[in-house]
Amino acid sequence: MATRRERLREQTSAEIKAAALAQLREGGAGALSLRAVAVSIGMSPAGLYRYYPNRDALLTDLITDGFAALAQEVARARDAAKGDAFVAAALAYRGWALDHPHEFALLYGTPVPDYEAPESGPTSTASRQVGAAFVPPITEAWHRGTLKHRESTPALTTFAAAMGLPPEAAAVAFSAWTTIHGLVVLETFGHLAWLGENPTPLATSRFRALSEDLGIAPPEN
Amino acid sequence: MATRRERLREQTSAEIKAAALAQLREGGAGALSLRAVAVSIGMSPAGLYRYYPNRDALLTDLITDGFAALAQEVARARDAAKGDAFVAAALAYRGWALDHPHEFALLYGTPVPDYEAPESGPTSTASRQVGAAFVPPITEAWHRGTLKHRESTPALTTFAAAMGLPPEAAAVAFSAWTTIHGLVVLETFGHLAWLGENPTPLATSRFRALSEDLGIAPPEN
DNA sequence: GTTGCAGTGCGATCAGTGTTCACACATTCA
DNA sequence: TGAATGTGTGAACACTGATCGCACTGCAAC
Repeated sequence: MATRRERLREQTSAEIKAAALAQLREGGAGALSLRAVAVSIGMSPAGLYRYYPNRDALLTDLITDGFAALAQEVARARDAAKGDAFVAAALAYRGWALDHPHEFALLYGTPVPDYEAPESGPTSTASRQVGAAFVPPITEAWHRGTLKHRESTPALTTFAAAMGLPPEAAAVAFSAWTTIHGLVVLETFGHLAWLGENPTPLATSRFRALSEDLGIAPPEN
Repeated sequence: MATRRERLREQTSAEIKAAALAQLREGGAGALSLRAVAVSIGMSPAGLYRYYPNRDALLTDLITDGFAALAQEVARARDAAKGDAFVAAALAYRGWALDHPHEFALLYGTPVPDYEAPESGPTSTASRQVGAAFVPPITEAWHRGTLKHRESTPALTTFAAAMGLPPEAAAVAFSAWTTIHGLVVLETFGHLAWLGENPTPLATSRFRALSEDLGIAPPEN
């Protein structure tokens, strides 16, 4: 049973996070100032420290939420796909990154120096959900027997075992995810500006080719 | 003819850059403090502004140098390769990133908000040298006729024309570079920590597979 | 029902940041 | 020699994240 105080605390906590997220979306993590967050919710800067021990803790919360949002978006697109679910998932990954560049940068950009996310911490588990969102279409293809063989390594087989996957599927999933991420991160961070104004067709054709090359694409009906 | 003053200025400028680079390598761009740089070369903080108009200008200089160093390292490994020059280049790319994580983060990590590198600025041209370092083995494969066909797009054909490449080779180069970058950036930024202590065999096998799948790998003699 | 305690918020304050400005010194050139 | 230009300094400003002691409030036990 939530006492009045617990409810208020929960509410204030959410308000802080919402204000921080708004600031993040405007100017990125570098422009996120605790003081600005505090005044935007009508609070003293010092008061924030009753809710978050420091700035990093607040960012960690935002990171966790960001991974969850990205994973959910990818899974949603995958499940709603008419044709190739893998391509749909990849496009959703890219779309979320382009729609939320500052949040994406917080997730996959420059890591905080000397900060190593604890192996079982909230950010690590949330991060793995993103990769996992790409897996189902790949296991389906594995059951169909169309999956291209990829050499697996010890590291990957343990990973596969942990996720209850056949090693071949894990190797393919790893290839696929890192490949998609490469294109998306370069584009989102502005390193593909020389490609011109509309790189969407290029990305789409890349993802389709990837799906076919790896044998993930479902047969045309 | 360099006057005495010009020589001194050049020297001080280099000293500042060297001190900044040292700080960057220790704690990353976030921990690079102008004041610390100033005192480390025995100068007043304000004096730095005679050489760099602001902090971003100093970072821009470091970025330019970083791209050049990375491109040079990749090119060196490619030219010195005994077997597959493309795989050697990819491994050099990864090796440089792992050896200089903070510099790599400065190049390809979270971009500065609202900062868009001018199309013909020093950072843009330096950045393109990195991608270009991967091209020669691909054009060789194109001449051999082993290159896998990749669907090209208008954006890529203009790029190919600008670099004097056949569009097919440009499409393959683009695929290859983004794929390599995906693996490297995830590993360098710590998102593949769950892979265990030694991901090098995995990376190597990935690069070899990429080279073969794209038809870049030279025939075994 | 009062008393005491934990939770909550605030103002003042500290160390540190990038940056600016007026001033002093050194170098260069006429 | 004198004027102009370049170079470096110390003080200051407006920020930042963070800490501390003091007040106030909700709550729970006596």
